[in-house]
Amino acid sequence: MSQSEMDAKMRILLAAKQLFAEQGFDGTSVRQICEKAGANSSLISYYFGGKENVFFALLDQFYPTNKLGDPENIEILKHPVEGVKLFIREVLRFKLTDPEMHIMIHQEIAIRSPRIEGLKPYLIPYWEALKGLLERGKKEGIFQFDSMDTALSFVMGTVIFPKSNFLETVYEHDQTSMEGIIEETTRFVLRGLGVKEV
Amino acid sequence: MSQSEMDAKMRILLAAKQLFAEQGFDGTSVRQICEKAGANSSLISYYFGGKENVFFALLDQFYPTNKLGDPENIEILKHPVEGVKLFIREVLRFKLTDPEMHIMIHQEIAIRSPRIEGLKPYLIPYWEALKGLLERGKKEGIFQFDSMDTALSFVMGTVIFPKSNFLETVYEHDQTSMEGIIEETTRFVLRGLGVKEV
DNA sequence: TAATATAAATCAAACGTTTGTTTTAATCAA
DNA sequence: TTGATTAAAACAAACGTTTGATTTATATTA
Repeated sequence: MSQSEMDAKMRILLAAKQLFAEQGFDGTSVRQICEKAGANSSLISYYFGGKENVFFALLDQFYPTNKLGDPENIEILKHPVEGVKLFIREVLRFKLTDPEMHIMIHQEIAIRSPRIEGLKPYLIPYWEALKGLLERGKKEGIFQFDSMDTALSFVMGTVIFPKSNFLETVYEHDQTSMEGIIEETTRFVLRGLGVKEV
Repeated sequence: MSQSEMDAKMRILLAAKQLFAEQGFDGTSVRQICEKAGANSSLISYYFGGKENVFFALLDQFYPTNKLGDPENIEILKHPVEGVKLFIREVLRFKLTDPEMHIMIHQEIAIRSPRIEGLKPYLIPYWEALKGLLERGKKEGIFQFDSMDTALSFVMGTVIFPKSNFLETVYEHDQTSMEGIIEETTRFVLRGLGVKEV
């Protein structure tokens, strides 16, 4: 199914996803989206009820279901090391399989956009899960850190910091497989938290 | 010296810094800036030659001089561990003493703004320095990692990920001193890179 | 099946508002 | 009075959105 065969609604969503990631929400105009989608600019209001709702429609469509909340993972989340491993895997899988969505969300957080309120229900479960794991791990003596604040920032920063185009000036990206990145990042984080023999 | 006594030029700069950090460059209008600065909206063109140049004037005014390039630090940068310590200290000091500037710059990177080109001269020296330190440390067997890509993202993500308002929903920030944050972050990073006895 | 009726999708054009910028007018100190 | 500074008004361009007409697709009826 080529893009021209898709219905306009989906074409708009895909175009918006790409442009939001490339230029930010505020930096992207309705007309730009619709030009790329090959659709009339009125269709954004027609289908979604406005530009802002395109953003939330993207969340609906493309944000992954929170595996960390799955009943089958309840046990894993009781073990700090295994839990953190799962956490990193899930976040990185999302970031690497749909980088546009990840970048778009990262932007919204960065610019402290008014859309963050609508974003919270999607994100907070992950933060809560991570916070719980760090607390437990610290209490059990598995993780070593003083400030929960700094520890959370450490793990989150490591995991969600996106590959920036800006870096291409500094060096060429190497081609590491998804599994490789997940493994190495996990090692960084667990070591950083003071876990030996990682 | 109260804000009303300052000349309009500086009042505009301070207002812009605050608003850019709170709402992003695209999310902030010239009129908003001037209202907060208590100045007429034409002054932005008059003094700076346009909104975009206000951004670069902020860099001129408030971006710290790169201590890593100081002659007195040349020796330190030859020692990976000490170099990384200095790097983290310098970046965190900037982030914690002028969070508005840090957030503003982080935003520009996040939204891949057209202003990044003008930002590069300020940022790339830091990236280059870090990359050099990681390369050296790996070669000397002090740091353990496979992918330079992932390692750079790891350190940068840890260091520049800003305290997000968004987090306040999840937990209360703890009050850690600047020195405490620097120490703990350094420990996270060096451990993560495989340095023992940190 | 063919003609008709209904609904959905798409369109060009225009809406009122806000954007960044420029021009004009007034004010003020020297 | 002169020259610098500030305020006010006006500018074209771009913004997100709405409109009303038209096309396309689906369903209904004869």
